[in-house]
Amino acid sequence: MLNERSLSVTPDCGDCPIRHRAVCARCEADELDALEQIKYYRKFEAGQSIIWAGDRMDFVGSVVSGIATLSQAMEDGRTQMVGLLLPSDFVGRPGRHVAAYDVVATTNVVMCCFRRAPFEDMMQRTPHVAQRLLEMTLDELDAAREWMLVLGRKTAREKIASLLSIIARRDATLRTRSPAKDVIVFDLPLTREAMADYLGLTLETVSRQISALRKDGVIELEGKRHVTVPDMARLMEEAGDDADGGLLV
Amino acid sequence: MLNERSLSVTPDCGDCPIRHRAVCARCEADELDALEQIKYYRKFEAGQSIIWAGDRMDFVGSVVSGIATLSQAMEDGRTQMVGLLLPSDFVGRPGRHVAAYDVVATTNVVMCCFRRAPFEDMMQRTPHVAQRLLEMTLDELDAAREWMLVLGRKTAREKIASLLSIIARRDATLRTRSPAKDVIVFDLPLTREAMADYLGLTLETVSRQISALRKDGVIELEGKRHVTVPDMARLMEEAGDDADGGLLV
DNA sequence: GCCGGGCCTTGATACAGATCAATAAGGGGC
DNA sequence: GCCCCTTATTGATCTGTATCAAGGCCCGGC
Repeated sequence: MLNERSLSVTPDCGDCPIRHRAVCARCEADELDALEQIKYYRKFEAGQSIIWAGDRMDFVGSVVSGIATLSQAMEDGRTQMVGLLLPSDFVGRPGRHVAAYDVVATTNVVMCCFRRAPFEDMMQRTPHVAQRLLEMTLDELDAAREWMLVLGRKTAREKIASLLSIIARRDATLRTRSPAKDVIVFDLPLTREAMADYLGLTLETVSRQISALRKDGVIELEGKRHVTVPDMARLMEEAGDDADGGLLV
Repeated sequence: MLNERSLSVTPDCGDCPIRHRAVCARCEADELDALEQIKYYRKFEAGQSIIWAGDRMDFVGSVVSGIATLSQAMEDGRTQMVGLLLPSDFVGRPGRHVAAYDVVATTNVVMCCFRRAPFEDMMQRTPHVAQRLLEMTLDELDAAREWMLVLGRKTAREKIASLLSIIARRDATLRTRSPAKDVIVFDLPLTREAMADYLGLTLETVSRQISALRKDGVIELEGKRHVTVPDMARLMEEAGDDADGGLLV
């Protein structure tokens, strides 16, 4: 397994795919320049660990591309995923120097990193970074709380449907090509085991419930990962959610 | 049931019991003056609903005294508590005008409120408020994620022990009289049903597990609510946590 | 082309916690 | 002081999911 390595090239922030969604989204040109001074890229391969809980954490950063998982483990090995990190999501916490969670690259991942001290300085001086980070953190808190309902009160079938509908919705917003289209197609970015860790289930139960949803026509499967949702409303219903995915903002 | 009502008196911020822990903690004297201009108090009685999910939300605020719960319900009535609001905790989200959760007063509650628009203005102008809110939100996110592990992976017994140890620890920090003392005594601020909603259990299971912990000498009960923990390390062990409550920050 | 190892599926069985039900213990109102 | 209502306890039984176990599929290496 290769180690992570810094990229020699550091693309211009203006061309960055996560420019308007990441922690820098609100920055003016001059602020962006300042960030550009201190940023550096790191690459991680699929399966590689990005951070171990308990490790010294001397950088923060954003996922530029790829998918990573944020999880927490008990001593006996029980594991709970507490977040799914997608492009633009932020890793690390200003003011904290010891990692609280394990971060693992699920696919190949590129991260845009900042050493912690300079970034914290930056936060003091440029309110736009702090503002955006607050907004993102509030969104994550909402997501975590939504997930608490899933973990605490939903059945295995509802859990699977919830996960699928979240992935489907996210995919729909990323590629904005056919937002209102009923038929949604996507690839599962997680193994059955990772899904189990996310949902508080065993991988066997995940497998069974996916099979059951397929048998009932809620989803179609091609191979093990490629999913078609013929009727999104039906899936949401199976998830136990209101058919109109709760418009908050 | 009486309605909530504004207090005629609005105590000075300097005397406020939550002065250095709430959203105003970092404020300078002049910033505090500005907040003082727009604040107002509201009182709620035990059992009263403070906010209904879906309602228009035209204020934000801090709990000054008392305890409230933050919860989410499914259409069929299944309920998951997603947060416990203690003195200094913040309610509402800048930028959001529809409440996402139900907030219910568990005890009598006094809140220090701000109308949303003036507060949002304030946030733009005084970075100290935004900074503190970010810090508090990050803490809440950590708490939510810790709770995801509880909900997703712990047994009923571990869940109860986790809840008890969280309440015990909080109580220990609030009244700083004997922080390192081994024997900890407190009153449960929640009914068995509220505990069940927090833990993703039924109230019967909560009751049984509390009885079991009592029988095993992990806790002592006087009445239904008054708890003595003779050995905190033992309780933490039952909760499945490291004996040294994970020092992050 | 065959082998080996992840990853996934499916079956049989066990068990933790839910559900249904009855009773007890307080506590406030009259 | 008594009654009613909420809160809590405990018992009996049921059930959803975990656990244990046996293959199956697919892909990459040799």
